[in-house]
Amino acid sequence: MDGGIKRGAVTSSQVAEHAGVSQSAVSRTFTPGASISPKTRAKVLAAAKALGYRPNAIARSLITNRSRIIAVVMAYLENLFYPDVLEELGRRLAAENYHVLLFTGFKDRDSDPVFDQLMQYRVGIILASTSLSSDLAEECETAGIPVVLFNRTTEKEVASSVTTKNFEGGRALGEFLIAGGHRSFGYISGITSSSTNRDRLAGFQDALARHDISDLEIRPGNYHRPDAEAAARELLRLPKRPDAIFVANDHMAVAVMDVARYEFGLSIPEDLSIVGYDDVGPARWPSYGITSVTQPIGGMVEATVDILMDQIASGEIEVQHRVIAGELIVRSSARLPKTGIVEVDGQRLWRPDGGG
Amino acid sequence: MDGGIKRGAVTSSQVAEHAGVSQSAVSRTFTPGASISPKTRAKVLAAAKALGYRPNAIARSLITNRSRIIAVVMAYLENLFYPDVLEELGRRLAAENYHVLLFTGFKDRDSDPVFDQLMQYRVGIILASTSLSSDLAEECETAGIPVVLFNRTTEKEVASSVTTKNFEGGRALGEFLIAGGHRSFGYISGITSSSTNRDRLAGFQDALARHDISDLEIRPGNYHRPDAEAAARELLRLPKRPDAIFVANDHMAVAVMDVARYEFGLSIPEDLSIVGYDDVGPARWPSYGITSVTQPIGGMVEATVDILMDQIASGEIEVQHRVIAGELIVRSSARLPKTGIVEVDGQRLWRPDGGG
DNA sequence: TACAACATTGCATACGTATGCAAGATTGAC
DNA sequence: GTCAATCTTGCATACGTATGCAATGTTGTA
Repeated sequence: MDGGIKRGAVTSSQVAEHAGVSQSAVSRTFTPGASISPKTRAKVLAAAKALGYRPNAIARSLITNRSRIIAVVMAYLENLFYPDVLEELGRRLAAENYHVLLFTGFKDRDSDPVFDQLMQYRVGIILASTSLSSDLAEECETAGIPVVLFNRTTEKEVASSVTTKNFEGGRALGEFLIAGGHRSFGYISGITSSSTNRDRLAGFQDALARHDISDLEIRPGNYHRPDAEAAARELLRLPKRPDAIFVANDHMAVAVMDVARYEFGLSIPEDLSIVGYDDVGPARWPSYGITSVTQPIGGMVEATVDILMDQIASGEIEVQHRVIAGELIVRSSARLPKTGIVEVDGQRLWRPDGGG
Repeated sequence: MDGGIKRGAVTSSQVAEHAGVSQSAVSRTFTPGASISPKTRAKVLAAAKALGYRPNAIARSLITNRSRIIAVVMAYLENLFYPDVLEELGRRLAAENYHVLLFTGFKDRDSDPVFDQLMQYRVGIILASTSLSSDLAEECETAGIPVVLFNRTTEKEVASSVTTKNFEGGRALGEFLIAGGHRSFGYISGITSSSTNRDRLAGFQDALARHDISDLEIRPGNYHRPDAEAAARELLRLPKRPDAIFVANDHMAVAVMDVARYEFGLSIPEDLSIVGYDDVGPARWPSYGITSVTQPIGGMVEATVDILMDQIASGEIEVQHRVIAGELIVRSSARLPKTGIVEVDGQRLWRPDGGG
């Protein structure tokens, strides 16, 4: 009825029978480096093809105790930075023969409920834009599950992390705006408890402090477009409106520019300078052209996968914190300083140390 | 040394021993609906908590022959439509206790190489923005693996699909532009072999034909921003420049607007009308305000999950094609017709049949 | 109290693969 | 041709869970 092909999964035993060899031979045929003669191998491959056999990844995972799956918890997918990260992660992990099990929709902090699900797969975990309660981290450690925080970090030596130099980035943006002649500032924050937000703001404030500037109005944007719009309205309605705003990421900066232009009729950068963070797609579109600090996705993802593969290979979980350097990319959303701008590979960068 | 907790996975047998019951009892404790007394259940739960036990999803999959994993193959993640889809898919599948194994980076047609990997997981498959060669489809069928094409379809009755009324949408956009007084048109295509592109264009051409208009210049955009920019330049450089352009999706339409404004100094919609498709995030931003036909993500994802759950539950693979209706949302990127625009829930829609 | 009906439990086995071990086959050197 | 060294192969077992079956324990009824 089925042409001899059984409905459902074809097993290695069926292939073995069809090829006249043992199940072991089939297994070895599909295990790189295993001891198998070319002749047997050919017979097995022929039978496998005839029956439409593919090794069952689930069964293999059970016996090898390696699922070749990495769980990725990721929020803020509406921020193009993260889809980009996801694509790069997929590519890099695929190269190592790993695959991505995606958990999404859990913003900073809320990720605990997925954890039960996660842990059931006995896999490496990447947490992007999400933090980790310390008891969960501890549980991962005792279970021997590698965890990497992506674009977040923790003070406690509880999980590895990959971030960029957010403090330095925030400070550079501060120096850039000050060099551009600005003296009154606004900051639209991300989720205030996130390490990236804290560090960017701290760096920014450090720059202001170095120049004895205290004029900084802070409003919450929560990495959320509507919140950022509301924050922008508040700032722009102030009697003493700031003339430069640092928005904690480009995703929100785009919204802030729209509010400034279309609700307040402001020209950018003539009436108002805006700088962001991430150097994400829309920041590069001519409608926005946001001056922004890059978070190099390639390098960040490479470091992340590095750490995971390390820990999986060694079986030891050694906490690492990798910090990647970014660049301040100069575009048209903020007034230009007179010095310090250099052109590299067709991009304008702010390198004040090189220029005075 | 480890406080009695063995490094690595805690198994149900260990919990059983610790609780003084059989391994079966542990299994039943974690199997909803299984026969287990409250007393035993409590003992097991206590032991499980003490040891940090979680059922091993891999082993469970092996025995139940249900991995509770759905493979999602998705390309074009830089087009915000797809991250939105992904998030909704994650949510809806999580509600059914399924999880997403993501394969990305394989554009239309190129998905074949991942297929070997896919099939090893014995799972349901969702192919978004990707087609399926018919021999692969056949293989899925004999293996009893449900497949749903998302936002693509095939003529052959080879796999289920979920799409929107692309033909009608394309026609509506044509009628809209014609009603707005336009007579010469450009079309910037997606991947020309994709069913969505074909249907949208066919609908658009149908509208033009009904009004005896043949003035249509077509250029390839391939759902790719740089290609769309190049296509826009070609169209706008034509001696007889079209005064309305239908771009096959919003992701490209944004790029086309940028080219028109910033490279050609055109005002939109005064000098040029642009319409798109998908009603994706940036289309709603004030900088763009693209008149566009919606692809309702909620409904599309619901239908997709529906089909999958159906096929998984019944064990029978019955090919279904679900087609969801969209709306033409009127914004500011194209000249307005005198009639046919209605306001519903604060959105302006084009409903010509209701208005004349 | 006695017995039927039912709920709970443990035993044993199965899922599909990988792998240590020993036996058999092959190769190479002399 | 002989023997040692190496390569192949099959057998048996293990991975961690779910579940049919039979054997208990429990409850309710007369």
